[in-house]
Amino acid sequence: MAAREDTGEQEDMAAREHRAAEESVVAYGALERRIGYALRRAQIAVFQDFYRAVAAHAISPAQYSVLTIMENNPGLSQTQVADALGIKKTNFVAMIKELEARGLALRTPMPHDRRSFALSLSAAGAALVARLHADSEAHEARIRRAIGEEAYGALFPALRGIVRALRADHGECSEHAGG
Amino acid sequence: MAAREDTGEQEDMAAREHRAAEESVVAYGALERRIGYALRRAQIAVFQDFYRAVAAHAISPAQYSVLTIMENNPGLSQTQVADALGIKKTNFVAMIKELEARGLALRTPMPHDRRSFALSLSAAGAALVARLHADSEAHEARIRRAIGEEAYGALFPALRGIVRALRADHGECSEHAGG
DNA sequence: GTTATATAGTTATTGTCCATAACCAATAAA
DNA sequence: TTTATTGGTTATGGACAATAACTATATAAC
Repeated sequence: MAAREDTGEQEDMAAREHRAAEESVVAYGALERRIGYALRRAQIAVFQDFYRAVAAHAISPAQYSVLTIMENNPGLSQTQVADALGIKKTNFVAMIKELEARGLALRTPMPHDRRSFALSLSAAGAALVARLHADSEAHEARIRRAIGEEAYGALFPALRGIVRALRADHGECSEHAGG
Repeated sequence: MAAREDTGEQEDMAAREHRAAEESVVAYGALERRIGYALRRAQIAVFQDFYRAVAAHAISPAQYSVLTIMENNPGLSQTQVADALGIKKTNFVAMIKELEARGLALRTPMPHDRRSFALSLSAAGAALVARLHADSEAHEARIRRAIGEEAYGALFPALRGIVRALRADHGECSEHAGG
């Protein structure tokens, strides 16, 4: 790519193959009709943009989702928040502990069940999540502008429809989703 | 939030909290308007369905994407295939070697550049990929049926639009996408 | 031709995210 | 009271992504 403009010369096979290979636009074949492939690439691009949008706060999409759930449902237990986001409770432990260590989340022992904690946002956590919402709104707007209002608006029901349909199919096994 | 509808009853706190917590529909707040979150959950659901669809062949979405690129572009080098899929060449090594070990991929030393290999499918690989296409077509049809033809058809341009727009924004840094 | 630079593939290493199994303490059910 | 279940925890492994550093070739510059 870098080098060799086509010289019109009679380059030998090696050179031709080499150059052709480099310039060639690869054919994606069936991959172009695979929703999973399209989803994966879009999801990665969006996450990268999200990271960039909230870079100042060092928050991952997954952490943002946890903070948002705590904001909207204060008092839930770890298992409940984890379930809501499709995260295994075992993997949720480290996450919530880090948020607690950073002074964003509170774990209040539940009075009537000494096994569990009521999760909520600290003042700092609430303040942060407000800024995260603002920042990620901007990131959201960027995407909306990029693909147009209608396409953007149609995306949500379509994606939720996929999740619902496949979950029903699979006997609603796991739920998942990190961010 | 989530929890506790006011039942008016006087069940004791413990019981009420417990039951309410279990039944409660958690509020997702801003997460419902985050395309990244919707994408992530959909992507995970679709990948799970893909795994299920091709379970008999023990092929991951990423492996499927590699096989498909090799099928449509025989003779590409490792770096080229990796680039096409947004995989780092260093992480691609193990992938291609496993496909080779399983007798699905061929790595033919290039005559004119002794550093590189021309990748292609073996007969077995070609046969397998044909079955993978068929199986994943069925999986694709399942999704198409679930959300309707139009929504399904609109999804591809929308997702590609997102990728293109964000890549342009980000100065086209990395590309990514495993499957 | 020799030197310098770039490239293809590789290894080693690290981090992240998701999954399982096993455990303790506390609660609920029998 | 015995038993089963549940909330949280640790330990551990697998898949995928990212970086640095190396080798052997190949190309470019002198």
